[in-house]
Amino acid sequence: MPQLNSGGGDDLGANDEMIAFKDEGEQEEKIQANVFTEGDLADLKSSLVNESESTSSSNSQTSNAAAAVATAGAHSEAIRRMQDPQRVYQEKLSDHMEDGLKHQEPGMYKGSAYSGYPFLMLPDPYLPNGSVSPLSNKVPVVQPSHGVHPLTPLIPYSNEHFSHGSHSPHLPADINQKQGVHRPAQTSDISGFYSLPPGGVGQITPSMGWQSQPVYPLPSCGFRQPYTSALSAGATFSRLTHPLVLSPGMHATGIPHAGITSPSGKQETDHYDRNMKSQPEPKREKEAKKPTIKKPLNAFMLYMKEMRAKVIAECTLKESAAINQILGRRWHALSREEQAKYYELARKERQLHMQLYPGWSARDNYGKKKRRTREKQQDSNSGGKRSAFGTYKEKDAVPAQFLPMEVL
DNA sequence: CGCCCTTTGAAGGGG
DNA sequence: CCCCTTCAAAGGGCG
Repeated sequence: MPQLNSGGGDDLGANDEMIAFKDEGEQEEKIQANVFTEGDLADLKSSLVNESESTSSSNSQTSNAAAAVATAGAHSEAIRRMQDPQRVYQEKLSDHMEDGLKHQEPGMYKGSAYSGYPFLMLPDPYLPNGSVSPLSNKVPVVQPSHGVHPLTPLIPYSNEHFSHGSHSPHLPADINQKQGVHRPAQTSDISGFYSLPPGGVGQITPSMGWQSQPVYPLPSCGFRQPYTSALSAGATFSRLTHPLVLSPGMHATGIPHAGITSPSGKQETDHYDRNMKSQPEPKREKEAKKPTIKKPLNAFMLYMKEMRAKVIAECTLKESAAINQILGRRWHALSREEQAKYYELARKERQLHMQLYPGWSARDNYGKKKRRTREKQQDSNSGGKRSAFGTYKEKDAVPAQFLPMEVL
């Protein structure tokens, strides 16, 4: 914790947050965390097994299973989490969070893999032309509509904003000022983030691409093999954690999503992207379309994005619903530190989002999604809020196939 | 073709 | 202030 408040030392350091989380159940939790992070495939698997074990006993007990897991030692924590996470994090982790990221201790990110992503991915893979620099592309290199794995996106909500500052009320500079009100250093951070200086990125061996990349294509994605992927990923981490990657300038946040979507449907942004490049004046479409600004991703969503591929690789599952359940459980199994990272990222993302789209309100997107009958949600009502243990559907949420072979 | 499912978190609105 | 609702991602499933 060399420099928690490196910035201005103005607010309570990131320490607080940690402290806040520090509690009884920590140890057990850590163990679990280790299970995931330490990278032992076997362990990882076992963790999965545990999860599924309870689940398998009777699918309708998923919730119980989760509860069981929680009781195992995380229960207290889980409970606490229900209360703290948001408040504690958001309020305590206010801006200095960044510092927190920067000073991440080795142990912290080793498991999460999140640390390095952004930078690594940005480089060539998705940005043809290496149009990473804000200047070069007016195109929101946003989310790959598909195929690309979750981790990719790192590009800011839309470089667009940066590039055509004319449109956005707040130029990067402004942003900096705003954000860096009490912490100048931050300015560079953010801008750096989003602008993603090609050079800097380049240093990070794009070739490395992203560990998950390998995971993705994994032919054996199906069975047991997955571990390899997991391992490799873990191995990569160590490399990623290289100082360079984590250097102060880098924000773990890559702000994975580009909050802009074409109204018509899924993220067409990337199409849009192409158009932009190939056609000099797609602006017409652009304006006409008036992309939908999506909500910033919350911590869990960020986590999902990051881990989905991994889970898919590990399990043979493909269904998002099932995967999400798994992710939900894993999320709870994460150590506070690890979760904290995502909360931070989410917080930053929100911040950035606010700056990019000052007048935007989540309400703006209401009705665009078409909500299903809310019977389901009533469920949550009656059963109480979606607890930390999740409102796991009593259904056969997680298909048996997903369960580790051992269990089966 | 397009919504459902599933997860957690954030945010807005109503009581 | 608390509770409820909606949306965020994602992709197979299903009508």
